[in-house]
Amino acid sequence: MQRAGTSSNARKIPGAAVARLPIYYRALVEITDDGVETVSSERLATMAGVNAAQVRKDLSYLGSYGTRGVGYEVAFLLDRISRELGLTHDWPVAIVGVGNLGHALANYAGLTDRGFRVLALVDADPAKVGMRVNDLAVGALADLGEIVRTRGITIGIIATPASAAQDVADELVAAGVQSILNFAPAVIAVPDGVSVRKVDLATELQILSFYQSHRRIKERIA
Amino acid sequence: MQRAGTSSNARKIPGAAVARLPIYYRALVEITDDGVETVSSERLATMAGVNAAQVRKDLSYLGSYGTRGVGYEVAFLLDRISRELGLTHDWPVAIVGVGNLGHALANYAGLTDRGFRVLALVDADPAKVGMRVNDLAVGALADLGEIVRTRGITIGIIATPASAAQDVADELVAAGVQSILNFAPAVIAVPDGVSVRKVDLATELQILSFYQSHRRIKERIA
DNA sequence: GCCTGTGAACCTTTTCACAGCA
DNA sequence: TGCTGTGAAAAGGTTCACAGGC
Repeated sequence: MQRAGTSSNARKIPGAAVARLPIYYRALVEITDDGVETVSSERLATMAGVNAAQVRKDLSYLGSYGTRGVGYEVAFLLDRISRELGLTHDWPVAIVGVGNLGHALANYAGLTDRGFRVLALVDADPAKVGMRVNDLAVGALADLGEIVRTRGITIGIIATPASAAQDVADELVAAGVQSILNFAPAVIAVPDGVSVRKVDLATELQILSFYQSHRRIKERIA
Repeated sequence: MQRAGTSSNARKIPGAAVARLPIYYRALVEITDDGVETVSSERLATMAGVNAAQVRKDLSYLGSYGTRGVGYEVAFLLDRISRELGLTHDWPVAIVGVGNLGHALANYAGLTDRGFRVLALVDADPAKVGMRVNDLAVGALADLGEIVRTRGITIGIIATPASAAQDVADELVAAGVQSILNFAPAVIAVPDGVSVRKVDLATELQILSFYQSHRRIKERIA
């Protein structure tokens, strides 16, 4: 799995558990919408596609918020997870690279819905600078540092070609960004204390390709 | 020490190692482009952002292809990994959901470059059916099964809203697709023998948000 | 001397199994 | 009775350290 950063003094939540919290969060939102007030680890597990013991263990890292014989109170648990994930306030996001992907991301509603505010778009191509996308003017790459600082950006999304990824990451870090989501098909190096998550389409397809190729030899699930 | 009593190619490669093969693959392509002929585990490790022992162990699952005191022959290793990943032939891909994201994916060059051929685009919206995207006519969701069968689709990419994801997955599986890449923010259930990889933007951002929230004082040594 | 290949140690994550409590 | 919370066991993954061939 992918390590994504430094954790604090208090309760130490394993990285694998952290990566599942957003899934539980989504399941709980869905349950809330259905008007149900209590949920069992079994139900949550089914919705999240994991084992019930795993759900209980993961949630136990946050505290003992369930009731034996009953389950978890949906609203309360949702609140706990929201706080843990830092979703109680908005995060200003910058997207670097306004090609097909950057464009799609800028318009992605799932972003804004969950408190991630795209406050800056930046591109290296002078032809794109000044262009308006989703009510936001595209800024110049040269101004990235200044834009990050003046708009208080905390999360940088890299949607550039692989060749530009490291430079952009360096600039983001220099400007104080400590959280980076990298869509470029390149490994980027960052100093300690900066979290990077990678999303790589080609890699994912190649992993599928591996299992598809080996399926005749032995059936398996990725 | 695991020795399966079966024939030559029945080596079992751990999932974690499989997930890194595409990274080594990309590094090796880059090295090839530079005209270098031999590479050490150390160099590959740096490029892949992992430990050198990890590289050697991962590669040892494929066989003993290195030379002690020297390193790995780049062209040879690249060929071995390509075969292992099933990249020696093309894979016909269908994209379901031609919204912002589906559109961006259909135009993504990194796909075609690596042998993933987008041979079908499908959408539920009648207004989109018939539309041409990247030289391909958008098909109707109702025809998904037929399209998958007639075009020999082996990989399905789900780029629909969450609410449609499970139904689309069911249809893909019914039509014989065994590899699914899911971009919809939903957990999908599939039968044994079908691989699913998930790419979820909101989840990734929420994980970053967690570490950002739990980070201590924002101080960097420059 | 150099760098691979790999058992063994170590660490993380998952699953089991059951005590504990509403 | 039913379902959580959690030690303990099992499985999986990573790193160490050094033997072994070039």
